[in-house]
Amino acid sequence: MPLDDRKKKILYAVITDYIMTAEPIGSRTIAKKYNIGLSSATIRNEMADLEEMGYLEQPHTSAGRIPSDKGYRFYVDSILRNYINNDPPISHNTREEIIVEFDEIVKKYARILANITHHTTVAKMPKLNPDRIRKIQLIPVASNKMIFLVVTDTGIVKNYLLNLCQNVDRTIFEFLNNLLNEKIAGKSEKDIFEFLQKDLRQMLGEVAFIADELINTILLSLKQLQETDIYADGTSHILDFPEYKDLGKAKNFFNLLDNKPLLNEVLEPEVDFIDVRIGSENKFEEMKDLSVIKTTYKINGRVVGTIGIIGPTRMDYRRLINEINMMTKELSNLLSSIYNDEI
Amino acid sequence: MPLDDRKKKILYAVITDYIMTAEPIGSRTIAKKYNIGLSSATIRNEMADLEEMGYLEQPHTSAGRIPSDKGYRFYVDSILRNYINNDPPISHNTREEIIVEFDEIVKKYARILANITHHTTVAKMPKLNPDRIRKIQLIPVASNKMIFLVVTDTGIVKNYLLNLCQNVDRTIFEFLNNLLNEKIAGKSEKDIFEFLQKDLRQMLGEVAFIADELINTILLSLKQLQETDIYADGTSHILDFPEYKDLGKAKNFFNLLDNKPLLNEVLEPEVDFIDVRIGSENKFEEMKDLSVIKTTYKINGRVVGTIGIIGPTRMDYRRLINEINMMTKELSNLLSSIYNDEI
DNA sequence: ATTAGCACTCAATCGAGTAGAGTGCTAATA
DNA sequence: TATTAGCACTCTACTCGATTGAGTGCTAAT
Repeated sequence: MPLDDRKKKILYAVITDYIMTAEPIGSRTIAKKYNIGLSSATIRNEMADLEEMGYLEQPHTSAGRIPSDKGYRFYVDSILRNYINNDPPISHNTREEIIVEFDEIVKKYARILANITHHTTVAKMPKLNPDRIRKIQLIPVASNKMIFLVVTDTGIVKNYLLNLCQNVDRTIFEFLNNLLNEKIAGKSEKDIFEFLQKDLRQMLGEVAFIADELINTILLSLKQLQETDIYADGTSHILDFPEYKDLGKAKNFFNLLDNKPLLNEVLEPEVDFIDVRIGSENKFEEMKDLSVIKTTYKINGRVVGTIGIIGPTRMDYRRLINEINMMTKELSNLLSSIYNDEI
Repeated sequence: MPLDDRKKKILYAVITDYIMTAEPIGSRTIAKKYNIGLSSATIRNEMADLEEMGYLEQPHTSAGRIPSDKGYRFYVDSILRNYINNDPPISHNTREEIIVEFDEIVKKYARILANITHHTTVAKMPKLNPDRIRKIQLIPVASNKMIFLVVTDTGIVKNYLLNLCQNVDRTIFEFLNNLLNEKIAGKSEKDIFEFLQKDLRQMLGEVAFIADELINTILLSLKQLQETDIYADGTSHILDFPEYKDLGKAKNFFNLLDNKPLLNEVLEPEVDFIDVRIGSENKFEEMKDLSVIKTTYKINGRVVGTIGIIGPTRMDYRRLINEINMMTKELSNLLSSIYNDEI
């Protein structure tokens, strides 16, 4: 059975209505509220077809129909198809303050997005490839303490405090700094590993005693550069949805938000455009009755993180896709203008 | 009317029971479950007295009694009084990994505390006095970019990226580093402000063009060192409490958790011991039916942050006070062992 | 001073009855 | 032949009165 124009129209009407009301929709409602030009009986027949085809579901025999995940998928696809061709122009935001912490900016945007959408938003902070290290600096802070500083090409800085078991002369730092910058900054992960395993110890010469600690720190920093941080905002918005009056569901949702590793997976960027995962399309059992709209934000075209909206499968996809697109464009613009040129 | 021994016993029984069951308690229940050695009628009379005295409340005329905030206060005070005299010894935890990010450690402890208590926990990350700056370092990362690094005496490092409008020669950094360390590191806030306003510009001489940016950055860093970060975990636990089946209440709670500035105020340390705020004892309207148990964690005796447990006024104060005390002691130990000696 | 007993109160629960939205099917209609 | 009107049927949600039961306050007896 083909999904002809009339069926599409009716399906569209059912989904739109359900998104607004959260109530199952009957044929009569459709006939009255949407001028399809058909009687309720005809619509009834079509709805039975749509159910058979898997686009709609019936909570119980004498209830109206609600959209299935497949139904939402149809809806989202048709929105996205429409959308991809007329990218709205965005206001160009120039930086206001020069010095802002990266995380703070992203959090702020996630917060704004939560506020305007009235949904829970999650943001994944920069994931940086370890071959993007631009500079390393060792800074003595005490006779037996130093800070190991890593700067990446997007200006993100990570630092580690090293406790040394032996005092290190100040002049040695110069030597170490040069060595590390030469051998690590800008190098590929493979090269770095090779250097650490083979050459480092010999090259250190008289200061070989800090080799272990140095290697550990460098490995840790490489590992951490690949790690990400998750931030959630507007968490309480989920409770605005009547479907979450069920406390068990609500509890699952909040558990999910506390489960950072899982959120991290969920927000892993997979396509280069707005990515919508509806209900069971999500990889995780925990998310089977939630939808996620996610998209990446960038610095000068390079993906640095993800922002997502999480809500019930009944969500206003049209509006949310629009809003998340606007916000991430803005965010990418702002970040690009701050971390604008090569470091 | 005095709170005699018999009244105390009954009050204690009512509160203990209510903490377990979340149901109003009647006189008969008390008579049966707790061997006070009195009939329900007598207990009934005593309970009427306790209500008159403000320790108990009645949700409606023919219901049992529940503890008022004043009742909980009595309960908590008697626990604390008991507690303050026999501080249990704690296992001494030595550091396992040398390099860990401060925030990660605190978050981990907050998470563990949430898990063992089954309550929502919040942690306030270090608040540092600006007169505690130990070292400042300017690091060139490109001809027109540099990193401004601040190290405090607890080893916390903050960094800021400066975009300069003009290129700066590498030799100048040495000069700036010395100047800033001499004039800012270890100085009081007042001294720093004076230096920034009066002397800095002249001292800069030929590099005066970076004065504005430098001053702004320093001011910002001073401001940020006083700011704090809030982390919440175990948020979904609140839904385990039957009193939070009321969605409005639940929503308020989650709004509260999203409201970082307010949480910040709530976690402001006020006393040097475990601090319990019951219902209306909290400053904020938003928290009038929540209780907070909070206490500080320290590095070598200096307060660096706060951890708190948030839950309904009916909470198991005895157990929670014990557990938060254990955890913060552990945390303080660990932090002190990592950031052990003077930097 | 304590307690037994009793009348009273009130929230919660249960069940029958009803309303109403919606369906599927059949027969009439354009 | 496609559409529609009509009807019997289904099922949930809601209402409403009755009932239950825990709890109280008061009084009189111990």
